[in-house]
Amino acid sequence: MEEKSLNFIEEIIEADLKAGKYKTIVTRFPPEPNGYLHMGHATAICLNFGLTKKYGGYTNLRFDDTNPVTEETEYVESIKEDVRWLGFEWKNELYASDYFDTLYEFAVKLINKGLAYVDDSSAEVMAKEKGTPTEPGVENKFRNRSIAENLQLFEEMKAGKFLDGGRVLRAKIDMAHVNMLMRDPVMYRIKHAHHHRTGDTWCIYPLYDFAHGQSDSIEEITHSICTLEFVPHRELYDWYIEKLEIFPSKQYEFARRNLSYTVMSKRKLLQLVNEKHVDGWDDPRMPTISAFRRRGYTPESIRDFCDRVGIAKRDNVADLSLLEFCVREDLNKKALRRMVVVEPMRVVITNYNYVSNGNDDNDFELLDIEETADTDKLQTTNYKPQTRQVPFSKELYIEQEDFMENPPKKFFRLFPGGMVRLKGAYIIKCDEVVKDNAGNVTELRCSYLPESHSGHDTSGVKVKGTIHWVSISHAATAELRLYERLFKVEDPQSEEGDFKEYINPHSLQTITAYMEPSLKDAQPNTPYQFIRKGYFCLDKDSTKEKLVFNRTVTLKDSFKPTQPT
RNA sequence: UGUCCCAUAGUAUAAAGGUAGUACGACAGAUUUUGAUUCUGUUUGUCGAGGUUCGAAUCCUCGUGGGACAACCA
Repeated sequence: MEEKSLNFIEEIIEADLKAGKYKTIVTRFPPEPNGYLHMGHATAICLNFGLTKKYGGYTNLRFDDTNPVTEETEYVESIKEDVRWLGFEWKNELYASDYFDTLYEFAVKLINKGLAYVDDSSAEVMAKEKGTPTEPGVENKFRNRSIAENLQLFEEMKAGKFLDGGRVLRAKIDMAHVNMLMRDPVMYRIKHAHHHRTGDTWCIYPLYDFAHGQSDSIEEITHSICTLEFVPHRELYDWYIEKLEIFPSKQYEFARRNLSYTVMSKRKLLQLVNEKHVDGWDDPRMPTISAFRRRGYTPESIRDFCDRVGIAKRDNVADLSLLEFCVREDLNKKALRRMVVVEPMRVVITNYNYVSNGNDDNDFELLDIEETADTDKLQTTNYKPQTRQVPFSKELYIEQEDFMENPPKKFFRLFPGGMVRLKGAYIIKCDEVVKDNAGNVTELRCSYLPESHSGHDTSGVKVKGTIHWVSISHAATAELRLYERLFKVEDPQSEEGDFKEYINPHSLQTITAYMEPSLKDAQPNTPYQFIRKGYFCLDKDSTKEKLVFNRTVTLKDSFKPTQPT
């Protein structure tokens, strides 16, 4: 029995359940449909859905759409797609705007209780009257309007009698409260704007504080989980629920999740898109869920990451390397292995004269090479790894960096007079180095050991290195997009000056690669490992004529060339 | 010069007043037809000062440091 430790929210839930406070728990994921979901949302999604998965009950997807000027249906669709892709299914798809009628009635109820009033002041005046965190605010003359007058004016606000900003409905609490949010917060404002769902039905809209808790309550959310910046709102949240005498949802706050080498605020991400530092919200360098998907990260790896990081209440910047670990761990099990040469070095096998069917034009052989490396499956009996056929011929490309004319001490690859194995094929020996007039190596002339054929090697030769290769005449080409971290520093937002000064200028490198021909049939949403190069996936920009691959993540590389002394 | 939240290895997160643990990272080694994977080992921590207690990461006080709060945004 492994005892998994609980986070503080799980402890609260277990205590509530044990005390019989709730029969079952209900949570919600409440995004505002005004942008794309990012890693921070992924944390919230995994938390909310994970909790009801663990303890029973269910989770609603609720769009917090109380501000018509920023919200669009396009975002609703992308949010739903992202949540589903992450592997979660909501019980009910709901909208704060579904509750506009109820919310209006709630407001009327508070007016009738003498707990809300219509204020004619301008925003500037109200701000001034509100005071500061260290000075109390002051009450104005509108605060003591009669209930009847408030009822009348609020109805006229709803009827569209006033211009935007002309009047607001405020809760009547305490203008001297230490919590600024309790100094008669605005409940409703006038906005003659088209709403993505209710159209032009309304010209008054509730603010977050007069919508969120009430929506939670209507849905009988037991545990309303949000981030720490809402801590001061909790008092107001509870106040509305108490005065309205409705279901007592409870709010709990955890620390926002930050990720190293990126930024997470919607405003900053928007800047990156608008100012073309990236190619869009789903640019694979972005920390958005759609970018992760395009880049080849898997839902499993993101969920695993959220699990491993956990949640708490202190400020944090989670390590990108942990996310990458999770991605590699998942992809290692799933990815099909392929050989791709990125920076080619020509190799001629001088003694290779394979002739199939006696036809001189077919100067190659097809080798069967394993295409998976699933260590779990390899241990089960009866498991025969799938193979694909790879053409081997007299003229090959290997990676430039796999040859060194003057190798350092522990160099396992090719050098003059040295031997390596070509993955899945033969051992070759470098006999001659051909150079151009400038002294650059242009070609390696090698000989192969025919009896060293992969899988039934009788040569008795042991080599330390194995390198990948492609047959030049059979190679397909593709564009490879190699990504690095978007920022040069761990926490761009905490650095001096504009965060954009810290953008990594090398975050995208585009190169042409030579690939084994099976990759011409590469499928989208299929992870590949280009052996020794990293994990890749087909990009949405890819066409039959021009293949485009994204590097999801590199392989871990512990090779360190010994320092030239 | 206010109120609130927070403080555990490099990072993240556990330890319900009783052995400070786990993961990632880093480092070292073994295995390896990917210098990958896998396996083994090493390394580093309770912000500070008092107090309560047989015993404090945990409770209390005072500091220190970080964060939030003065939108008709969410």
